[in-house]
Amino acid sequence: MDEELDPAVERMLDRIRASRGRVTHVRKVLVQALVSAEGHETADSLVGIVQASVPSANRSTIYRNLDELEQMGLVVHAHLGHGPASYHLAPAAHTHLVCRSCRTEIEMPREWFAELAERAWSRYHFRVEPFHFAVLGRCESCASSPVKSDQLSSDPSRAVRIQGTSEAP
Amino acid sequence: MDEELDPAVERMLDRIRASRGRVTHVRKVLVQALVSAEGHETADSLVGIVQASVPSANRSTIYRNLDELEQMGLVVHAHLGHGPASYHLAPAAHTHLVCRSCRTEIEMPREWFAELAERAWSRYHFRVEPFHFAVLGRCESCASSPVKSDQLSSDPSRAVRIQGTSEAP
DNA sequence: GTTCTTGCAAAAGCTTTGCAGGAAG
DNA sequence: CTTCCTGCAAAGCTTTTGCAAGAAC
Repeated sequence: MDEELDPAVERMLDRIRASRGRVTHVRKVLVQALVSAEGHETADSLVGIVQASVPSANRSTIYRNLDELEQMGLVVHAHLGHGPASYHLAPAAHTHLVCRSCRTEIEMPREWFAELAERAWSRYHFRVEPFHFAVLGRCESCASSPVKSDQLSSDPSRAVRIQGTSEAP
Repeated sequence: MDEELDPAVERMLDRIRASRGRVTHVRKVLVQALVSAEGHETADSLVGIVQASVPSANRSTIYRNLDELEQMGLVVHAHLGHGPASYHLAPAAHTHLVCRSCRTEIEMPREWFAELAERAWSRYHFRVEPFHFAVLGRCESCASSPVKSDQLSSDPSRAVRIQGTSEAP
């Protein structure tokens, strides 16, 4: 995994260079990992992925790089529960509905926040950016069953992901 | 602060007794603290408040009690940023708009979530419970200024609180 | 007396920081 | 050669846990 030349990766590396950042080995692999990540990786899973290519890579380096990528606007992190944060590419930013019991994640169309955002703007001149936190609740199957305690603190890898379709009736 | 007999406190103590819980000294003081809390206390600030009356009270006891009160549905916690969680009485549950730069908190009318909740229900049969996480964004003054890094991880006591009025045009 | 709570101490989980050596440009 | 990045080690902060002594009923 070195000369893959994924165009999305190249674009991000260019943005790094444009910010006077250096294109290091770790950074290349991390960016590649973010680009090819299907879902929402935690810092920890990214450490694992990067270390598969660069065994010496250190957790703190990953955290520092994620911070920088986020400050450059390339990456965004979100809190989907009580556990670690999830990182994904900024262009893929979307809001999540997360079930408090079974931790199913549903990607919600961003338009659904439009009305709320409009009101927040007209009443408070507050610009809503609804990507950082999930919207919690209960999914169909868990809503009917008796209230169990929240599962949000446990292993993120157990989460089920549901892809949201775009707007519809 | 012992025989204040605040009726709201009495009601909560009754609910504790109803759940076969014991009304201990620490619990009484904690419940009183939650009832008379103006804003959104963190576990840490609650420890401080309780220790003012019961100096020997331990952090872990406060955490355990907050957990129990939450499981009984009397208390709710919310994540308003990267720092510690905020606790408040369940009846006062409301959604927060939190500015990413200056951490101003705005209490948002719960009705504003109605449309989104309705859509989540009809599309996914997902029951939205929008109290757990804040809705992030930028307040008027910070929206205009150049993007500074997020302040959400710093001292919660610096937060400014704005009381939301109920629904309006 | 029995069961539930507490204090204490320790640890867990996620993330951040200081520093000196090493790589990128 | 200068500046930025990295690994290492340590600590930070919030929260959780095990256990034996103590309080509530």
